Amino acid sequence: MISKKLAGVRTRIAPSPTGWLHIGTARAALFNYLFARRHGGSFVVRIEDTDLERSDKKFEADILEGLSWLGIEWDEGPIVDTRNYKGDYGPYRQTERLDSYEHYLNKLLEQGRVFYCAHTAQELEIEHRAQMETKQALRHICAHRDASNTEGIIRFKNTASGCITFTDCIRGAISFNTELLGDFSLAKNIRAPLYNFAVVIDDKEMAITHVLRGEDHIPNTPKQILIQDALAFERPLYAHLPLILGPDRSKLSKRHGETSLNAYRHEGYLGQALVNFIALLGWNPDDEREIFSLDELEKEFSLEKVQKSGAVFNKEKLQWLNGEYIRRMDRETLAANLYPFLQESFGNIPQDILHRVAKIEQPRLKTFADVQALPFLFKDPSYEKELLLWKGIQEPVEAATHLRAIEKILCDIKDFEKTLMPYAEQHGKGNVLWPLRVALSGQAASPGPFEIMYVIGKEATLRRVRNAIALLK
RNA sequence: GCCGCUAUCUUCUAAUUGGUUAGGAAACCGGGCUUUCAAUCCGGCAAUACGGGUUCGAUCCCCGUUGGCGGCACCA
Repeated sequence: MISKKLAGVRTRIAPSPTGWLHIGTARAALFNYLFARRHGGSFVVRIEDTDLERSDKKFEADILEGLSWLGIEWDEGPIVDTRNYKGDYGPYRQTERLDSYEHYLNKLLEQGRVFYCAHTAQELEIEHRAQMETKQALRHICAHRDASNTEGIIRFKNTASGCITFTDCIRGAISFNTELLGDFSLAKNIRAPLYNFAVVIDDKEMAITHVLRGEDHIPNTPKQILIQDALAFERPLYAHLPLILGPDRSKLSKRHGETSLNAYRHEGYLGQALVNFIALLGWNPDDEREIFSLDELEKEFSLEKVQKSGAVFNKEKLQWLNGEYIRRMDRETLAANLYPFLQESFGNIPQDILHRVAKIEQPRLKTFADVQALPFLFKDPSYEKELLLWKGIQEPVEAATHLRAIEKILCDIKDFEKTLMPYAEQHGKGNVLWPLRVALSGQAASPGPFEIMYVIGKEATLRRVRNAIALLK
């Protein structure tokens, strides 16, 4: 089942398929992947689908596709026949590992380290409220911990006292008073593990050496350590990553807008640009470079340069970065990426037109979807007559005169700029070129007239110029 | 409420083991180039949360305060 074994570092990403791949999960995956690669180790994906109610295969597919799109590949897992993601392996799934959890749960039961708690939700609620009122830590120290119930949920018999300290690779020593944890839950039943328990078993059996995860997991760590100690498991190294925040500095969530990674793909962002951007959210190189390929990141990533505090997701900077990537693309690739967006808005377009659009728009685009805002490249525009007048104060007669001159001298597109410019310089470039550009685009801001003509051709140009002349009458 | 993490421009961040005019990037503003919008080039704005220490000297080390965030499920 495990097909490739590499020595040394082993990391993992453990998403639960209860929602679309979140930006934060993607970044945690990236950091785990980079760390493993940097040290010649392995990176695995484990789908934490123990919550049967909320888990959904469509979310699992979205997560795997999203990781592949970013170029993040995992090094091992079950071999699969059909798959909708790159790579040779499927992910591990917790629902396929229930025997393991049962095994260790039984072991703990025999040792008397865990017990069945028969308290009802209502009883727990009352206890909770009483603790609130008396300003106590919220925890459940179960009266059933020494009873021999065989019903109810399985809890850890937390008899530890004093502090547990672990060394976080990013933050240093972190201590917790174990008594404040209470008898925390491990499983709904012998074959239905809960998060904290399943994680410990899986990380052990998958031989995970470094757990890099969001800092929202810091409070889970002492519980997991307690379980590890009870089972005599070796403790992995922990590194808690800073959270990605929304503009209000709270954990990035739906109410801040789009948090799903694949939404960015559909908005016309490049996987490489996203990787570059999220890598820089909480990590930085030694120097002032901003542009990094995945390969470069693999060589340079280090936990020492990871930030301690959260980072606001800054969409403007992502757009800038995406624009930089677009500017560096070869024309062929850009055209291929543009096509689906153009097709969606304007239907099928010929290859030569596609390439011309790519050529003129390359310096301007921030995302591929930006081409959808250029309808005049595909159909004659309509606009207010006044827009044709240079600076709004040009006489309609003058604009019309220049457009008629243009109509007369209009020739092959490739010679047209050379032919027209002497005339434009003679009469004032704005006086001539502004009405022309508006006649072609119908917009106050657009690519230049020669660029538009390069795409729409001589015939459409002539037609639009004549339309403008008619409008000015 | 309890526990924990955290603190440099609006945002992402840099500043060898304490000595810098506190640097870069995005955004924003101004200018060059330009028919417009971009792209590009040049310039500008803008920060060490507060209070104590330690020190000849603290962004940096220590303590406290305040703020921000996270966790406290039969979710993960």
